[in-house]
Amino acid sequence: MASRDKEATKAKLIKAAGQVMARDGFAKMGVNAVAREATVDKVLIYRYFGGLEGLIKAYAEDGDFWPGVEELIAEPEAIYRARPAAEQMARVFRNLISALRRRPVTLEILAWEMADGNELTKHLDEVRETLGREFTRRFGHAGPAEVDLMAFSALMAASVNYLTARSRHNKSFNGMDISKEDGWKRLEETISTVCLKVLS
Amino acid sequence: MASRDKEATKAKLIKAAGQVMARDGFAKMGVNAVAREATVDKVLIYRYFGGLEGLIKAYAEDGDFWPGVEELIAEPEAIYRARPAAEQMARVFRNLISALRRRPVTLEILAWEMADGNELTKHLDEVRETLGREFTRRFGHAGPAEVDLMAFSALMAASVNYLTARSRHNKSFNGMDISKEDGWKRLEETISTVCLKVLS
DNA sequence: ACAATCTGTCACTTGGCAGTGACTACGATA
DNA sequence: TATCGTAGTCACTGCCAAGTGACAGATTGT
Repeated sequence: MASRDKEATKAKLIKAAGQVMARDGFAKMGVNAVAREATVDKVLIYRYFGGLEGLIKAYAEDGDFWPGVEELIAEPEAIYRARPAAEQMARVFRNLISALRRRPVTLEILAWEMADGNELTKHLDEVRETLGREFTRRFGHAGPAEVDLMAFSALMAASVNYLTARSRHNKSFNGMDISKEDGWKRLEETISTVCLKVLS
Repeated sequence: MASRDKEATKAKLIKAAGQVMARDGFAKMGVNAVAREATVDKVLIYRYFGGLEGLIKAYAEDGDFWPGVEELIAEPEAIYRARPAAEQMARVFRNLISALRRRPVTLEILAWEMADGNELTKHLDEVRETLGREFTRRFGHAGPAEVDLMAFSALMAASVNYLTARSRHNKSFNGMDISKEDGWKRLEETISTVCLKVLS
């Protein structure tokens, strides 16, 4: 018989959930798979978390899924604030690329919520919305009046989400190689150029 | 007993495949579901197409999944060619939005190939790559030397793919309402602005 | 009319999944 | 040391999917 320690077992299950998600993807996430991974009986998922959904929720609150504001600005706030708007935005999106590429599970979720926005992804999504609001609250960027800032940043963020998530399974997109650093360098530089030209 | 017409049955199956994809999504695509939809026995999928993969391949070659060059330029080629590069590109991406939103199955595939790039989506993907190459071949756009044109158009196309596919299940992204025409208008106008500012 | 062939149907095996009820073994406490 | 609550195990049901082998009804050529 196993270790007989509820909290440790719960932790094992949460960890296993993350491993299954990263290795097999959201599609294969299930009580059987997670329990197998944790070498624990699936009934404990129901007992301790009320089911898979509860486990995912616990996982969502546990882990480091989404980058925080600090990671996105990646420098002391004062320095960041002193930069011109175009540069601020370019930095954020470039840092967002790195932040996402560092988080395979987050990419999995990004992809999955597009394919099948279900209850499970909702918990994970809510955390992100908070980040978005937090960001806007602290840094209401400015730019030329004729630019719809919200639409512009939606376009850029969508781009980054798509390309990072896609890079898990596809080597290229639109002729760009998104499997190697080279391609990402080009994309990052183009983001800078675009921000500069649009927001000046 | 049914109509006893092989070709008609094959057509029924192909059509059913599309219906299942549109209604239930790629996740629920399976021989059982398609056969049920076609009110035909699933064994015929194996006999006529060698399995689900073959059926999907047939479907991919059959339907109007991806817009053609004509749909993307949406005007006589001569007129299109006479426009400045910025305007050409803006038109293509704006038309791409409409073209994709008109094709629920295509959106389903776009989303699905991100979540799980499997054998089934590959066939559908190949057709698209052809379109991309065709487009570049016929319209090698020009712009300022400091702009990486391939990267820029990858960014824009990624954006469009993400937002259109996401709009199936999510009402908003990044504060933008992508469930109503209003939001799309704003995005389209922003695309025009961006192209103009970047490519001049 | 008969045989060969083709289209379509049915029934079955196998296997994975979610969820549940009954059980066992541990160990804290009195 | 006896007992009682809890952590963990096991075995089972019910469901649905993929794939297959055998069969029945229709069609065609001779």
